[in-house]
Amino acid sequence: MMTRAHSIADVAQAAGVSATTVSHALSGKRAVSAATRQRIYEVIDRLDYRPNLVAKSLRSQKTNSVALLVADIANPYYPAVARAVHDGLNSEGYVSIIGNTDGEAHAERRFLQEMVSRGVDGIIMQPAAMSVSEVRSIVGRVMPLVLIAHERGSLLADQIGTDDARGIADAVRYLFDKDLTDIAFVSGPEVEPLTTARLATPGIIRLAAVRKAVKSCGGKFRDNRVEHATYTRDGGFEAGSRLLTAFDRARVIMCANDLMAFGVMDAVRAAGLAIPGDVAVVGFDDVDTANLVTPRLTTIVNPAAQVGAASAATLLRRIAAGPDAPYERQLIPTHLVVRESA
Amino acid sequence: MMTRAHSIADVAQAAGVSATTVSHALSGKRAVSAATRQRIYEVIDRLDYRPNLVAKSLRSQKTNSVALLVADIANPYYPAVARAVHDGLNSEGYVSIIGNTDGEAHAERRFLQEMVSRGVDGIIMQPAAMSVSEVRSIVGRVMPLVLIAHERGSLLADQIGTDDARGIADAVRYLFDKDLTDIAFVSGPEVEPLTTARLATPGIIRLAAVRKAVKSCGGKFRDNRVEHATYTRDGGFEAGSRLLTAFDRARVIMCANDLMAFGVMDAVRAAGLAIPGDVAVVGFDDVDTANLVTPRLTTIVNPAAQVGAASAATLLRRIAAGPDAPYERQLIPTHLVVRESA
DNA sequence: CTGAAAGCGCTAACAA
DNA sequence: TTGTTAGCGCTTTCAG
Repeated sequence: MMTRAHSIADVAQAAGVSATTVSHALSGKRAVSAATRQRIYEVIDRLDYRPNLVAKSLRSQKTNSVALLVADIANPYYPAVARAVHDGLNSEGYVSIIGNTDGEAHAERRFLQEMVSRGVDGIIMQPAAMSVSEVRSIVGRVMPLVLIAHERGSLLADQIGTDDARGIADAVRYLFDKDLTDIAFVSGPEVEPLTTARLATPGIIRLAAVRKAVKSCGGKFRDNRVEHATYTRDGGFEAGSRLLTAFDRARVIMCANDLMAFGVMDAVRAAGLAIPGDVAVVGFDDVDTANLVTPRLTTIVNPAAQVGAASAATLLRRIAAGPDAPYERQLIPTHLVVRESA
Repeated sequence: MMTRAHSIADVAQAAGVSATTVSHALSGKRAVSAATRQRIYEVIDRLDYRPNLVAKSLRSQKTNSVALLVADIANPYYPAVARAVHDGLNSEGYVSIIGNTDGEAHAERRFLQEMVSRGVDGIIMQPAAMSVSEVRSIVGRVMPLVLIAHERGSLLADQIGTDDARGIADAVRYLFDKDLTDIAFVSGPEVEPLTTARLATPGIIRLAAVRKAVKSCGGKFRDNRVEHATYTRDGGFEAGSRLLTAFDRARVIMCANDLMAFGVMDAVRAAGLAIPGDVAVVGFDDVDTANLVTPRLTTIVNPAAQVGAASAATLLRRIAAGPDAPYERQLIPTHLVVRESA
């Protein structure tokens, strides 16, 4: 009963030709007489033949698949990236295999290993816990690899990053214009100094950008105005609460992402204070929700779809160009969008 | 130069054994002497050998991969489903290949074809434009297939659905208790009557549930209180605006999803009316944002993570049980969460 | 215009 | 405990 799926040999036999000819009729890589082709197509239809892509991949050493490794697809920022990556690759015949790493080094390593073994044609990754060189040591020098990261220093892979500093400079200048100069910042979780080899986290990068922007506006950034928290609404709430103690209360709080900004807004409200009257709040990312909360969040636009599209395009270019072409580094600009919270 | 990756034969040769023995040392399916195993492991380490999973798949007729087909991963509801699916499958050694169909039949068909050709071990799909029988006709009778849908009638696949009617009944009762009995409903886009073979859309299912609930509360549902719109904030805004004309203005609006409810809230505000004082609004899904908007949205919890987890678990069970085990149909309950908008 | 044969890298009989 | 052989389904020389 359980008859297995038809193979190219079945088609060949039923059409009275060789498998070679069927293959060529399908691929068009060699002339096949109209009559033969016709016959082959009919048989394919009748048998409902579907080429086995696994066999094709083994033979051609190409799987037409790409791995997308992110921290957590359920987080509001990544789906937009994933969607753009998917679209960019799909139109060229690639499927996307998705991996959630939760930002943990062992999960990142495991996935990378697995994807290499699966013979993906390329990898797009947002490294959270691994250094570029460690990533390279796992995937090998020739694997097309696009890092969604903004890493300075020598390049070991193509990189798509966002110019966070630019939007942040805009925001700081905007705040200074309103005389909000004593800026507090809610950054990501504190990372152990030992792991400096790894890529800088968004929290660290954005904190540094704020520091620099404040300085270049002629202001003075106070280190006790920095709070570390997880990149969540709850994390923002706790960090925000700490910044709102009666003594030396923050009047303006910037956050490493929008989720944290929402939590800070919760904290401000919980303290019976008004936004932006008593405390101004600025986020980062501009997730859909930012325009939905009350007051609407003033934030910095982190163009996820652009990042995804650029990553896909760069990967395709790398696949076409081979491993020896010079690495690309692309910086997608960010910008401030002023709404109501600051 | 460009030396290709090492194969099991390279390892075998370097270790002075046969490929078979290497294979068994790796799989543990046959006893291998400690000394030999030791030697093999050393060589594997030294050569940095990684098994080629494509070859393994061709041989074993199993790819350890699963396709997840949704309308749009960037939409707020799906990422939570995708994440849960990913986690459920990943722990069993499966990777997820994701496909965005945009709810279009031709994209759905194309993906299904492709996934069958790729030899995925199973498919989890939220059908939007195809009937179950058409899906089956493409993937074949034996392909493990879990539909995220709530379809009555004869089963051609395992189904995970949400009991939308239950949460809606709660909501309607709650509204009736507040004397809000003239309920308006914003449903999804109108579908052509020709395509009745396809699965019912969420908009249709939820509209029917509202109708029934109103009736069973002793009320009367008025058909001119139904508006059709796309499942977006903009769609909700337009539908909401139509329901807020001065003559016979709606006092309570339920929506087929939260996004639309946000749009309705926009419309209410744009009309200079208060929520819930002038117009009460109820959503569906309980996306993260629902608890973030002002006023916080009263809505019906559609447990995406549970749906994803159940889909993954069911698929794994199906893969283990084979095609002849009776199909499962699971209904995840939904429930009302009362916040501020109604 | 068409076919025969080899081989991608792996595993499972079968044989020792 | 180990090796030899065949074959998963496809494409691509090479040969006609």
